[in-house]
Amino acid sequence: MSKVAQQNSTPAISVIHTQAHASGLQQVPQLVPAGPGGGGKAVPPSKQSKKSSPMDRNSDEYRQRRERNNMAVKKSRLKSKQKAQDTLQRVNQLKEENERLEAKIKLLTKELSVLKDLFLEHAHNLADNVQPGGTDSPATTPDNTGQ
Amino acid sequence: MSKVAQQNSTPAISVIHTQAHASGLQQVPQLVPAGPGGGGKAVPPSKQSKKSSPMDRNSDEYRQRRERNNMAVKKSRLKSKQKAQDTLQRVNQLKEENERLEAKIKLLTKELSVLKDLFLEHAHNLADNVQPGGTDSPATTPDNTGQ
DNA sequence: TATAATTGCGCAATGA
DNA sequence: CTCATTGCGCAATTAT
Repeated sequence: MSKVAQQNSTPAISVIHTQAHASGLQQVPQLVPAGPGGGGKAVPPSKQSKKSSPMDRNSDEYRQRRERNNMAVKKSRLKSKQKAQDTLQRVNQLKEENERLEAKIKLLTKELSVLKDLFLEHAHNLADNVQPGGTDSPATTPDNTGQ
Repeated sequence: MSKVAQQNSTPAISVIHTQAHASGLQQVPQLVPAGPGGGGKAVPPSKQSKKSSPMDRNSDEYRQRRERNNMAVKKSRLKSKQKAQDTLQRVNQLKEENERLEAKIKLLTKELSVLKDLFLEHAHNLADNVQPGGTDSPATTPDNTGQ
């Protein structure tokens, strides 16, 4: 449980990896040695291009992509949490409905029981007052003892 | 899903985050300077104590704590995922049971219906065999045994 | 006080 | 290529 009272890193982000770190350990990855365009030829639709380079962390491109990804991540995680919460809610909903259904079953069962009893009573009355050659079917006792 | 074979973590401390993490850079509130409170005098059990040093990332203590925390984080997340999965499973379970219950209700309802019909039939038979005028229920043959 | 558990966040690899 | 997911580590906070 946590109400979370974080008010720390708000704008910080930008300051974070602006470039070097206080620690001075900002080991900047070696830059691209010869670069792909060594000869000035850009290989348009093929491999062997921007990959294999450490890519400058200072690059504007880089920062931009990072920021975008960060947004995406945030979004995704939010969505994820939402979904989880929904699922949880669904559980409660189902539990409720479950109880409702069970109550209904109980009711129906009782009703059935009553009717059956009435039936039996009637059958007995008939048997007692009516002579053989009766009319209807007295032994219609559909029993249900399943599930 | 990703099988990703990251180069870090698992194996005990490697060359990875010896200092400047090639990857997980993070800002370091490297402040050590002037003590916080202008005075330096404060309540006994209060500020001004530990967090004064940047804490060497090289420190053995540091690395050890990091590793422990990483384990804890991993564990916690695993647990979290497990819980989520369980919840999802629960939903399915509940859904199944719900269907089962609904089926039962349907059955009971039908049974009830049948019994009621039988009752009605019976009532009609009685009505046919008895002189007209005897509507259904309320007609409890008023009569006059007296005269 | 120390330690473990959570949580927000950014990074990078990978999936779509 | 861009966006979405996901595993992972860091650090701050909270719970034990």
